[in-house]
Amino acid sequence: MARKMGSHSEITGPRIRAAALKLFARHGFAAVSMRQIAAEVGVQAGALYLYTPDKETLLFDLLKEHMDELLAAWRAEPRGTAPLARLEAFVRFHIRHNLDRPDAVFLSYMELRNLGPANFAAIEALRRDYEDQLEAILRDGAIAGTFAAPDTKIATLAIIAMLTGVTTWYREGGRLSRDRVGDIYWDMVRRAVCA
Amino acid sequence: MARKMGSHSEITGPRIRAAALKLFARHGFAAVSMRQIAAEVGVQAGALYLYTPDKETLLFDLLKEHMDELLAAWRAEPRGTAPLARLEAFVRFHIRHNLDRPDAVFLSYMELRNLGPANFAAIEALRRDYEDQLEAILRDGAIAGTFAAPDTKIATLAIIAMLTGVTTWYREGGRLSRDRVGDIYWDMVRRAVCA
DNA sequence: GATTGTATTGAACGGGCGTTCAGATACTCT
DNA sequence: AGAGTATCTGAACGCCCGTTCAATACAATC
Repeated sequence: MARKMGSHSEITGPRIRAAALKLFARHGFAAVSMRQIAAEVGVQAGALYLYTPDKETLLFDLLKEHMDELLAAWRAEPRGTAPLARLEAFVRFHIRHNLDRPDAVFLSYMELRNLGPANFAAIEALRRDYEDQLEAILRDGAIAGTFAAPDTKIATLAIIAMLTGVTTWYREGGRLSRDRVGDIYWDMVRRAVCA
Repeated sequence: MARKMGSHSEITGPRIRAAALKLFARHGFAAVSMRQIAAEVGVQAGALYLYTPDKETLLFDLLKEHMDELLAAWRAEPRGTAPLARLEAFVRFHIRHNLDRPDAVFLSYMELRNLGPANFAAIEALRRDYEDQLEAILRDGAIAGTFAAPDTKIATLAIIAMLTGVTTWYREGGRLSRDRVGDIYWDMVRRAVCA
């Protein structure tokens, strides 16, 4: 469609975000300098400011992009209508999606504290949105009698914490395939909440 | 016993560690300066170096102290011999102990990356030790037929991730008491792994 | 080849960093 | 009172920080 939408290169921008994502995830936001990011891209530090107004906004954009992508991908995910099928879809989706983006996952629950209040609230709202997706499944299942978790809200947080933990230990080419990991976690989640 | 064991105040040292713990947990290791820590204690920056050789060692000491305390407390915890009773004791212990030290918990899985290789390995070994405690319970229970988790190692990591997550949302004086939270998590864990 | 407009450099700004240390201070014991 | 020691200050060191901006290189159009 529009060929020339904005100023600035449409190649360098993404490269800066990719470099920042990698470095922030590895060393932490505060420990990474703009000069390091620029060096990773192969550019001088001043050039970064053609693509971002400041360092915090660079972080915010990464987090926002990650959350938007997460929510959009979940909305596009095929799933059934029964609570049990929807829960299985959620568990497998969360693991698969997060294993594809370990750096972004790491960042988004590690570096929220480096955001100003407004930016923080924006990301927090998206996170809440995502949690609500799971909570709705658990609530529907509780009403239908499929699930018997003692507390829907806590089950939501417990399941997400458990699933997100996969990114901290999973290594490509290790003992288990992604699908097998999905099977194992789905087994545990199903038994934890089913009536 | 020994009244004069080392040089330096036995009051200021702990105050420095407490201030560092609080600030590191709130803002991140790299974002906190030695001058900020000193100001929190009510002292000039140079005085900190009577108590720590450098900033990284200050972080390491906090993490090491936390892990040692965790392992010692678990070893001192009363528990039964049957796998089910031991698992219940572990779940309730982990939640209770971590809720008492949210800053240290936050630090110890957030700031490992700021340690040099040797210090990193030392903390990692302690963490492994702790995970092994839970894994042994699950293994014994699997052998005895009490548990039916599809993969003991993964169940270990999943349970710890789930339990540790409590510290990210629990607020004192909120909807649920600590004991109630323990009940709810124990219910989910038991159902997730029991045959 | 000159013109134009964007992309980038490279130096500079003020400031904060971790760390050191000579000297001031406060405490304890005789 | 005076000596001796434990504790801390305050200034300094060299270095790196995020950010700005005039000057420049470059690519495309006339």
